[in-house]
Amino acid sequence: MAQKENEIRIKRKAQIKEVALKLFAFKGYHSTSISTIAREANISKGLMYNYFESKEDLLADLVMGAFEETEDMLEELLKPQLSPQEKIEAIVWGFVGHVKESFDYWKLLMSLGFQSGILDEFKTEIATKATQFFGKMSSIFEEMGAENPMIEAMLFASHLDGLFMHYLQAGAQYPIDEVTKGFVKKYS
Amino acid sequence: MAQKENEIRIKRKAQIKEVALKLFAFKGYHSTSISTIAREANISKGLMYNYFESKEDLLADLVMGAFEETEDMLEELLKPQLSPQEKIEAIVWGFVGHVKESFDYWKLLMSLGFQSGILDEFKTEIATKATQFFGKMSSIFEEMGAENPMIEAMLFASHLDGLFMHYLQAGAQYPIDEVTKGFVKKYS
DNA sequence: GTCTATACATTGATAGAC
DNA sequence: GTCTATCAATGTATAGAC
Repeated sequence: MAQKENEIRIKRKAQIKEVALKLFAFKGYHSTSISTIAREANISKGLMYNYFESKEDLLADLVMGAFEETEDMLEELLKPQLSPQEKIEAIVWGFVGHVKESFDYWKLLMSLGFQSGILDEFKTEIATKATQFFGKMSSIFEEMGAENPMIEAMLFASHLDGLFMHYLQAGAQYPIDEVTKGFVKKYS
Repeated sequence: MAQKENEIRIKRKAQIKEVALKLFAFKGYHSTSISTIAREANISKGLMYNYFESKEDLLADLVMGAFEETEDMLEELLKPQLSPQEKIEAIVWGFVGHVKESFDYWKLLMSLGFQSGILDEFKTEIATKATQFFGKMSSIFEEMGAENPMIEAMLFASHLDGLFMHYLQAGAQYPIDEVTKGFVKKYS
């Protein structure tokens, strides 16, 4: 593992991953066969296995990529010294921007959340991240003088996730910017 | 179709459906095989096909049941003459109660929302229902004097769905009643 | 009505030639 | 690195005996 990756290897992997991401996100993991991925990526089925050990390995690769991206964004987002209200505003717009930009990644991640038995190791990791996020949000609401910061944080998180769910299912026709504006107004 | 259904037929179908619902909801439709359903229901695989034409037919049967239940609840809910605030409160608690009671049904429905290519006829039906619901909610927010009732309705709907999503994924450990209380307070 | 045995298709994965 | 051919397993669905 972690063998040296030359240029062509990297390029081919990216080519496969691009196709697989789209298919997994929009058709679902189980409804997407290796044959289909290979065909759409214009390579043979056998070659797939030169680059990824298995179908699940390919999925794991995608999910890890999505993870790192999100990690970086969150890090950046919680850094600055701002008032609680400004922090919330930054978090919301930061998240929404990220989901808009990495639409397919998020669609994939959300759909996986409803499938047990697959990539379960990641689920616990996600749960940990979510708990940390709850903590951060809770302390922000505490700063704002909320009666019950934890409940407030849960309401906030579920609202944000619900917004994403609707956006990810409706796609481009969803007026995400206007709704986000209303969202921000509600919480600051 | 719609052939006469005697007692044993009805009972067997219910027995199969009960098992299938649990498995589809918690393991996912594609990850659940007919063999598994038959085994858990203590019948042979072959007998399954005496009662349901196919795996998808079984799923459709389940989904239709969930539909009718929800339909009835919504009908009941929007009937009474109440103030806008009271209406919202009734809708929220009505929905939450229904999701608590029909936990598995809702888990199944939500997970299907992320799988295209399967039961697509129902999806358009759901979309229609959702649009009608938006309309109703929008007029309620209009009564309350909201600046932008449509956006307000979308925010409300996404929040409620987000709440359900978190609840359905976390299960019994989720403090659904307390969060719902906070939810209601926010919107009335 | 119920079961066992089996047919048929698909899929994930491998082997080996080029 | 890449492809074709093939394997082995699984899953849906059917046939036929009881």
